[in-house]
Amino acid sequence: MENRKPFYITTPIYYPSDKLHIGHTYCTVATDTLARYHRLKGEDVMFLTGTDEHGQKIEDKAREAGVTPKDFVDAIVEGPRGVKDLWKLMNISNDRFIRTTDDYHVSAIQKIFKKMYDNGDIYKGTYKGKYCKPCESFWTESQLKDGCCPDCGRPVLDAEEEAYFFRLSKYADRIQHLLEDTDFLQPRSRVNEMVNNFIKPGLEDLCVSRTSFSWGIPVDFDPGHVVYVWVDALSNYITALGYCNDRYHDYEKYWPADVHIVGKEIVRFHSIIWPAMLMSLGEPLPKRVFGHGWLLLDGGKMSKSKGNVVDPYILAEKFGVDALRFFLMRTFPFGSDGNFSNELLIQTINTDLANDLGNLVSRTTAMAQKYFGERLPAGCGATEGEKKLAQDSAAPGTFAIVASGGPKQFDAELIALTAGLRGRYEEAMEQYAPHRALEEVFKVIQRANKYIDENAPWALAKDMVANGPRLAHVLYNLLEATRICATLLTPFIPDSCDKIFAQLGAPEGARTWESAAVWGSLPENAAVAKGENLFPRLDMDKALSELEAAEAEARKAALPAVETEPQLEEKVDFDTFCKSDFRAVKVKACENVKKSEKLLRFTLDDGTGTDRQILSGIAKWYKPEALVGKTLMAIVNLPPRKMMGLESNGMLISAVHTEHGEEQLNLLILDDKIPAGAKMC
RNA sequence: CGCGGGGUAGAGCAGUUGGUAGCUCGUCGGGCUCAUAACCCGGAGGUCGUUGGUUCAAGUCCAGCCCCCGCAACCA
Repeated sequence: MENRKPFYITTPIYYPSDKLHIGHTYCTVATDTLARYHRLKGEDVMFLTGTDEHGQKIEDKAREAGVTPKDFVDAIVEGPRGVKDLWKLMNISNDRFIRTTDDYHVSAIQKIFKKMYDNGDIYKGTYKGKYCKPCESFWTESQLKDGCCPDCGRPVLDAEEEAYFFRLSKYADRIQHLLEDTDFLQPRSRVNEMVNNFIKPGLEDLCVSRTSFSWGIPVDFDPGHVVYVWVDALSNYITALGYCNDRYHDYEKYWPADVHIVGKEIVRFHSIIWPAMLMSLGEPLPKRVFGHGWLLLDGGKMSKSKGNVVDPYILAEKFGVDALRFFLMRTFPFGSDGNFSNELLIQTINTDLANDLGNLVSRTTAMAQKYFGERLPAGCGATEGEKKLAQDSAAPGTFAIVASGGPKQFDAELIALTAGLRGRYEEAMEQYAPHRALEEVFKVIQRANKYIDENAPWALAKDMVANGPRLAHVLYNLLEATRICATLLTPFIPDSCDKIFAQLGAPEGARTWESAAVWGSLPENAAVAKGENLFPRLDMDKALSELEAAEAEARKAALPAVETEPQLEEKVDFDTFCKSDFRAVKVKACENVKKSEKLLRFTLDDGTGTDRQILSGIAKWYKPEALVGKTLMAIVNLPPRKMMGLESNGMLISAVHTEHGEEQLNLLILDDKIPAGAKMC
């Protein structure tokens, strides 16, 4: 192997207790973009993601669903529209996927735990806390609600159980130094929170085993204890490289990780506990932990209980994977929270992708084809002077002197700006500011659109003899600027960039990181081909309402298939029950009640010889003509009641239940051989 | 005085190390017609939450106050 620089990047491993939402997608897309960026630069990238599958919550959820924990997580991870499907859909380029239930990981964790035990950093002690007997749960002081169990509200008892502890306190000083005096944790604003909240009050030893549930990795030398999920989960970053196992053999090559990308809520585990564990194991620390922000909805948190989680599947299928990837990376500053909304998504797609980028590609390739056919004429490419200008402009911090006035100035401005793009882009990407990198790219795209106006190619085309060479050069410059932008957009929207390259006729060599800094890399005889619209413009109102409909549909599908009302606790005595007079009745006539949406008016034969009229609110489910002649069941001794001015004498009996949140009703239709008036008992 | 984040044009947001306040949408006016009714130019609109301080100079640093939002052991 040649010695390319290794680059190891990870996402958190996600907790598959529910389907993943847009927030997980945001994190993974960001990590994927960074991974692709480093690959573009020619580095030897290892990109890891996966799932964290143990713990009480999953055990509980599986029990509720009536399946084993393993079956439960299998369905969410490997099943249709599960975690792996989602990453495939989103075009995630992870090199490896770890599940903490994988055998190699399980045995590696047992070895890691033993190692820390043997070196004295894990010891057996007692866990003191508040215990709620009915819930079988331990709580800390701070978790209690009014001194009682936060789950059931009942009083709690002081209790203790045997447990293993990790000597976190031993590493407090080293970790404080790591956080405060190095750039280990980013963005910097997260450092204060960690130090003030957790280190300054004093780091306590961490309880790293549980006996209250069993869905975890057993402590092999002390059955009954399972390893605390965070010890299990954090170690994934090294077990997936082969640490303490024989499944993989890249630990030497890729560890320490270049960066762990994590959500801000788990920064604590990655910036305190994880370094401490590695110190205990005597292994090098990751170079960096980056805690990104959250996607908020209506200014608040996204959560299952609020019922406002955003489903990435719907968005990707409706607008395209690249559009969604782009939106996530372009709109939100990576380190801080951002407000997600469908309007913003559609607006971003229209403004940046359709109007600016898509339109630039479209108008450029259309003109090239219209005025010159497939290929631009020879001699249209970059001049020596322009190449020199580009080189000068690419050097950071320098400003090339450009000619003033006239076509030469238009060219020079476009070339200078574009040639310096890679440097500005790289600087932003290295600072984990993909949103700023994209901003730079779009400045060039906008400049290119302006360049078209300045040169008015359609005017030049009116006299091809006089202006042909100039026109060709203008179009070449546009193709070249677009090529460089597309190259740098590859990590963000890979599929779309391939399409752009195809339209520009850019060969492999003109799609590389190196070529993005060299003006004139596109061969002047490249085969230009106008293709279909890359990003169709969306009609805001139409797209919004379609999206809302799709989301409503999905919510409905997520509701339980069949629901029935719970049975009544209260008992009815037999005599009271016997007073209800149920009879078989035959429908002689049935019609809609005027001005009523719900009511049907039934004329019934109840066996007495006198017609009985009953009104029933079931028009939503039945057409009146379909019921004539049917034998139904009715209670006939209810007191008469007027509805819409008509008297109803009794009630028809139906079966009701709920399907996908929608009420369903079925009349009890009896065998026609039952005579009218037969008593039900 | 638990911790952290935020308060910047009508709306939504950018603003690295202090040095003429930017972007998208909306709005008003103009240009162009190659292109996805798109593109280009220009205008209006902000005492950058509030008070005080440091400085030649503060949205940017410091202190106090007001309002909003998260977190407080496992939801990116």
